[in-house]
Amino acid sequence: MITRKIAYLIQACGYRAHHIAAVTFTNKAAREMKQRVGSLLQGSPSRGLTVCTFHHLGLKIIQREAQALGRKSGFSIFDDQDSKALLKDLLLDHSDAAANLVDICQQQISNWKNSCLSPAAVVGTAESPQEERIVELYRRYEQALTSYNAVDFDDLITLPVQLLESNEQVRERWQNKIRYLLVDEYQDTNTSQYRLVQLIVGNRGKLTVVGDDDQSIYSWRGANPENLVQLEADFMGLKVVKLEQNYRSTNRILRAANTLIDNNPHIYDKKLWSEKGLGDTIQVVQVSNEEAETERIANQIIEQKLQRGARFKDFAVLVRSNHQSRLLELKLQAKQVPYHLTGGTSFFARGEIKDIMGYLRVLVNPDDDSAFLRIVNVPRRKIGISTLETLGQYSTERNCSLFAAIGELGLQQRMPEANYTRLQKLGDWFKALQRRVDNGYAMQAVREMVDDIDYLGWLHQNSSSTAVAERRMENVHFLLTSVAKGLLPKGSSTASRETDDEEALADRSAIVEDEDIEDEEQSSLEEVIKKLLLRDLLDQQSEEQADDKAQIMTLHASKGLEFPHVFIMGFEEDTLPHRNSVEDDNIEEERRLAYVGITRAQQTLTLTIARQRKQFGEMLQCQPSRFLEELPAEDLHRNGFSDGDDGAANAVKAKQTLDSLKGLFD
DNA sequence: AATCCTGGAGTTTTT
DNA sequence: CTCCAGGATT
Repeated sequence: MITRKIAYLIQACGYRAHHIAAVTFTNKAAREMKQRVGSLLQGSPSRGLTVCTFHHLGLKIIQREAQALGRKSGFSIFDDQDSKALLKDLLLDHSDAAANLVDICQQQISNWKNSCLSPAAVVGTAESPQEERIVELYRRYEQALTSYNAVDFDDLITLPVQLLESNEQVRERWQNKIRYLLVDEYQDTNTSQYRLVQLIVGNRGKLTVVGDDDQSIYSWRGANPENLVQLEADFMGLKVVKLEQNYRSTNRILRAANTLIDNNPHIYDKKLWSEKGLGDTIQVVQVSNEEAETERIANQIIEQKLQRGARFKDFAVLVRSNHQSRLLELKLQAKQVPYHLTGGTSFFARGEIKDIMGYLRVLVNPDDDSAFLRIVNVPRRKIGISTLETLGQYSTERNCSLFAAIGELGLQQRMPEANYTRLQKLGDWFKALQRRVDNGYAMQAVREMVDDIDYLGWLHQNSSSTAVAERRMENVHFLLTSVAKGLLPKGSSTASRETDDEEALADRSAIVEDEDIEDEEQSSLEEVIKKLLLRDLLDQQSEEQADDKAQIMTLHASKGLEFPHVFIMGFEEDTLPHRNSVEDDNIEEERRLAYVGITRAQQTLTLTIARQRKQFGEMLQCQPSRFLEELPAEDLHRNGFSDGDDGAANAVKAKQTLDSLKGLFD
């Protein structure tokens, strides 16, 4: 929808590509859209077209308007873990340690931000001492971020909103730059994102959004599907077009999807249909355990590939949560099925990646205390807690960052000579590297940095085996390659880059007429690190290598994508719907998640269920998902259900047996 | 300051 | 089963 409309705007309405922006929610969806636009627009100029995530658009705005926001350009982006660590620190001062208090606070603060509520705005609203403390924490959290010259993910939306709201000149600049805005998956927008949309569109109404309230799966992130309805009130002359013909799936798959989602309430009613014929029955496979489940999936991929003459990349395995992919990976490796795993925080959660990212962050933003603390004694520099405490006190007094405090004159008197010297050495080393970066030798400086600290040696020292150390170093190299690629002048690596290259050229002329917003992306180290922090660059790189590979991803990550053959793994109670959602009484969103998964399939769909699986090291009995019974029986082919009778009934029986057993012990 | 040990806690989903 | 924080030991 969006890509066709972009083509129409350019080819029929005479819009220049650099006046059009399309935003999505995930990097993957943005890349997919870019690709489709590219092939649709062959011949027409697509240079300067903006297709990116909401967060990336926000980043662009902050980047360009850093001055107006009072930020230095090297600012760091704190990810979830960073901000959690910061909150933990701030809470620790209060010597308060409820187990999940940090999570609660993080959630609350994020909710406030997503609703565009500043600390000042919520200060009077606290209804309990606990809430009051969170408000106070929020204030100090914001303060800390500012002093670290850092922003968190939510800020990438809220800061542009604040700026565009308060600064007319800036607002006009961006309204002039983006003359037509398109938003995909509109049901997933939250309050701050909707505000951003309103501010960019202004009252000209040059806006197209596509949304499906049945695919709203981000409510935990503040998404508000009511925003779809709100549009009718906010934009006069809004035209609503209902799209019910589906061009992707067979009718069996659509029937299953329709029947399932009928169990939910709807904002808009719709019935999907397609001209693709009835299609294959949906396979429901029950096996004894999680091992057999992955075995079955792997075998099916191999078998069907032969039978149907399909490619590996035609197969996708969708999971509810990331950890489910681990076993599957092992099995696919064993069976020599090439696969590609999308997303997951796993890569950035690795210690070695956090270390090197820490170094990179300090390199581009010395004020990033969080990054500094991570790397100051890794590898060991004999800079320990006592030294850091003194440094911390001093930096607080001087109202500067830890790194800046190293260079302050009075520090020497506060600590033993040896400790002071070690700090100086570290500071000087970093400054030298920074100079190399500034002089245009960024990549050399980065490689030198990793060599200087002998990170390989450190890994060998701290890994259980040389094999593990080598694996970790490989990850580091992967990261460094990504940085190198990001730094490369545009146009040299891939086909998709070539368009960027011409884009940049075409834009130079555009800069003049569009005031000073350039679309050309700098390839500075700063820029590259930010892209890394937005999880974009790495995905991009690994996707480039993903030629003919089976795809593994979460249901969330699969939205907006399509595959000829889809497996949904773990179609069980407590997995889908997830146990936490059952507890929170949030079944509807889980149902939508299943709906999203089912509607990814073009030709075949297979649901797998294990009778038992190991969790936390102990065997658990599993029962089929309640959603199974909400699918049309005539479209399902059940496989491996004992005595061919209803698996759900079996599961109920099993549960009853289990309950009665429990009763014996009680 | 670094290393080893123990116990406890934890697995939704993304930028 | 795995990852962590915190404590005790070297």
